[in-house]
Parts: sequence; structure tokens; C-alpha cells
Amino acid sequence: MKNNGNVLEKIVSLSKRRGYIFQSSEIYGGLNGCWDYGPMGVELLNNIKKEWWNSMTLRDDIEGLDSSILMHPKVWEASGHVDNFTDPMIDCKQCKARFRVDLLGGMLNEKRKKKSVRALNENCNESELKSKIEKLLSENNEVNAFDIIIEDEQLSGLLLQELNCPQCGTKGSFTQARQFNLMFKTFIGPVEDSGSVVYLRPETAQGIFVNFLNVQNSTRQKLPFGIAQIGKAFRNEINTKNFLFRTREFEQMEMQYFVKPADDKKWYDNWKEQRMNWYKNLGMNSDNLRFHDHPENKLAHYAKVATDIEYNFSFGWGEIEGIHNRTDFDLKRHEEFSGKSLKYFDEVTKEKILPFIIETSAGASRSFMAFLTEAYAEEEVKGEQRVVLKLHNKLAPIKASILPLVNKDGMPEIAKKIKDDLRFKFKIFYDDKGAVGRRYRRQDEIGTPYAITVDTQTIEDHTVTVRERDSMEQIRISSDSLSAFLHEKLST
RNA sequence: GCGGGAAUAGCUCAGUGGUAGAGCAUCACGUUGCCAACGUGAAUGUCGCGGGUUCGAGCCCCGUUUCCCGCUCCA
Repeated sequence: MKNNGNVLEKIVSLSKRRGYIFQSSEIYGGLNGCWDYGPMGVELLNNIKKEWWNSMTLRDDIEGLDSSILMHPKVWEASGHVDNFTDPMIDCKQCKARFRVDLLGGMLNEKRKKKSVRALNENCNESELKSKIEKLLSENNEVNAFDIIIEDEQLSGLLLQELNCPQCGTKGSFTQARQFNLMFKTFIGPVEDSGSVVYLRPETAQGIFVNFLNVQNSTRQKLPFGIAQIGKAFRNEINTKNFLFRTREFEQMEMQYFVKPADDKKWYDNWKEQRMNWYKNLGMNSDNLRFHDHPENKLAHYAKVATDIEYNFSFGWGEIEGIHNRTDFDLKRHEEFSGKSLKYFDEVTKEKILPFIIETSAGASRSFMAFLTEAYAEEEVKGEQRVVLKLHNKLAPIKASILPLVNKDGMPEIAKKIKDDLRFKFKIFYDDKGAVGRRYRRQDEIGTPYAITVDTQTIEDHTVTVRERDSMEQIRISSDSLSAFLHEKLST
């Protein structure tokens, strides 16, 4: 059932109807790839983050951190993002082939480069641009001029018009090159010049790396130990798509584990297993989860080995978490660029070493969507269809609904008292509108695991029925024991 | 970024150039006896946005935005 595109649309629709996800800036026509978390969505998201945070920090060897989104621009030079985080693309309108502009030069021989530069010079009749081209040609030979012009914001498009597509040979069929860095730029202070440029972080990890020694010194941790952080990150993606899956603003849950270089393999394997189990323990079916190891030739610039935990979304397998061995790349680079030592002093061997880093980088937004997809179910009950979110108890936004069977004989008063007893311990919802069957179904649709109903017998003996979401079965328990009941059920 | 589809009430959708509609949902009143009950009444629309054609546009044309699908891409 999950393998048809309809499911995503149904989830999008349900998300809006029931307050999980709204489109950002909807009244203005929306903003591409931006989404808001509604009343239910923010509860689910917070529950996911809480489970992750607890699993990471309720142990001896991991410390928490919340670093700022804006960081010194040199951080991103050191990390490699300023140089490597670019992706200028063009398409051939004729044959639909896509090329990276920076690689296009390598696909053309010198003769073609010279020819295209000459043609550009001849065909250009805009005086300002013409003089720019002539200046370039006077300072460079034609081949070098090609490489400069192809990267030039103003001239690149004109030069592309003079080129033939390497695949189909059609001339002038390229789209405009989009020349940009995937990092969002902004400016600090009132003057918007190059000296005041800062970036919105494209990953939270660097905030951990630059604080490595601060955390170690203040907590007296010994290797191996980790630093965990949850926060927003931003990437100016060319295309957003698939609901929450590929967005420009997203939230990461990252834990960087610092180890002795010789132990890197051991901890990489260990964290792979721990992280996979985390998803399974929160209700994801093993069949919908897999590892995808990165082939060596596709590794990121900082990684020695890497794997993704992928989830089987309605649109196919997609990464929800990356686990990388980042080696000592980041700490070494930050030593280089900052001129400060980031070495760890081993008290036993009396050695100064630069630790290796095993990174676990989970997408909070992507996990959110995976948990939502996993939970979504359509069932037939007595000839009627019901839609139910089978969310894990720990993740469900609302833990229990409290319902008077009918609005008379004092039932609402008893139900309201139960609500007041429970409301500061659990996220609960009181509903007395319409028939009770309808109220059950409404709660099913937002994933509430328990429905507590006050009926005639409650008036006599203070017992209530508790209906379980997935089985729809009811048990009868004393209203005094509800708190203990929920506490037990929700903690497993 | 390319190609295809879509956008009308909160949701799902009908409306083929001539008065803006249905079902569900919402609200009020009545009713109520455990899985989307019923009656009566009410409220709800820049027909995604901007132009154009026309006596007249939700409908035709152009542009644009957003979403979905496929391709491409994802340091």
C-alpha cells in the first residue's frame, strides 16, 4: 500500500486537516519547500527529539551542546564547505542531459573552447560586456579565458549559447547556469559587504568540532566520548521535493563520537548498530529499514567510510541518517585554520593525539516523515474505512482522550474531573462532541493510543473503559488507577 | 533544472463562456447508551496569483507561484 504515490498525498492532506504540517506562508501562495509544524506536528517532533536526546545523553560518555547557528566564516573554509559545497548545473533542453558547469570544460577540447570564446566576442554587442570580454582576452589566452568566462555570473550564459551539447551536439540548447554555493549567506551588522558575510550553518556538526576541547575540559571526559546536539541547518538546495524529505531548512540530531584513531572501526560498527536499533525500538518495521554503504569513489571529502540508514518511503528508499567515519579531518583542519591546538592529552600514555570522529547525523524532519509514513494505515472496520496513525506510544502527540459516553447524567462532570487529574502528567484531550464512535475515529486519525470513556457504570463504581487504538479492544479499570496505567503503558 | 499532472468552502471533489455547488467536517439547538448515528438551523469562497481575449471568464489564451509524479541531482 505504501508503494503508490497516493499515500504521500493522503499523508499531506491528513497532516493539514489534523494539524501536523502546514505549508509555510500558505496565505501568500506558499514558499517552495518550507513547512510549518502544527499543534500535533510539534508534539510529534518534540517527542522524536526527546527520545533521541535521552538515548544519547542519559549515559556517562555523551555530553549535550547547543551551539549558535551563525559561526565565524572561517569555520566553513576549514570544513571545506566554501570550496566544495557548490553545485552549478546546466541542462540541455534538447536531450535533457545535465552537466556540472565546472566539469563542462573538461569535456571540451581546446579547439572548441577557442572557437566558442571567439564566437562570444564576435556576437556580443552589449558594450559593457564586450569590453569585459576584451579585457579578459587581453590578459589571458583563449583557453584560460574560457575557464574564467564559464564561471562568470554575467558571461557564463552567453558563452553557453555558443557551445554544443557534449551529448547530443545541439548548439545553444543549454539552460542558464545556476552559479551558487549551497550555503545561505547573510550579513552581520548594518553594512552588507563581503567583509560582513556569515553563513547559516549547513550542518550542526561544526559547532561540535570547534567546541571539542571546551566540552572535554569542562566535563573532564576521557576518550572515547561524544557530544550531542539538535538544531536547525540550512542548505540552498536546487530542488526541494517529497514533502518534508528535501527542504532548505531542516533539523538535525547529530552526535559526534571522539575516539582513539585505532578504535575507529570498532566504534563505527557499534554506532551503526545502536542507531538502527533506535528506529526499530520506536516502532519501525525492519523491512522498511536498511543500510546503504557509500561506495569509496562517492565518499564526501571528509569521510573514510560512510553508510546511510534508509527508510522505505512511498517514493522509494531515502536517507534518514548518515553514519560517517570523519577521521581527524575536521579537527586537523580547524587546527590549521585557527592556529589553535585541538589535541587531546592522554593521561595514561602521556601522548597528545587528535581523535578520530564517528558521526551519527540523523534528520529530525526526515525521521518525522518516516515515523508518520510508518504509522499511517487504512483499515476496514465493519464495512467502514478507518484511518489510523499507529504511532509508538512514546511518539504519539496526545497520549489519551477523555470522553463522556453521552452528555448527561453527570458523565461530563466526572470526565472533566479525570481530565483535570491527568492533564499535568500527560498530554491529553477532552472531547464531548458528537457520538462516541466518531470521537474514537478522530483520535485514531491523530494517533492517540488510549481513549478513556466515562459511562453509566462509572457513576456507580468509578470504573472507566480504556480503549486501545490499534486493537480497538476495551478494558475496564478504576478511574483512580488511570495515572499508573498510563504511566506504565507509555514508558515502554 | 527538464517533462507530465493538479490548484474551486477546513477536507475530498463536481461545475465545458451566462446566478458559486455537493458530500464530509465546523458551529448552535434538540436528541443520544461504545466504534465516522439522526433532525432542524447557521456560518464558510480574492475559484492559487497577475495579465489578456470577451458584452460577460472558475471555464479560453499568456505569464507566474505552489504541490504531486517521472527524469536529473543530492559536497
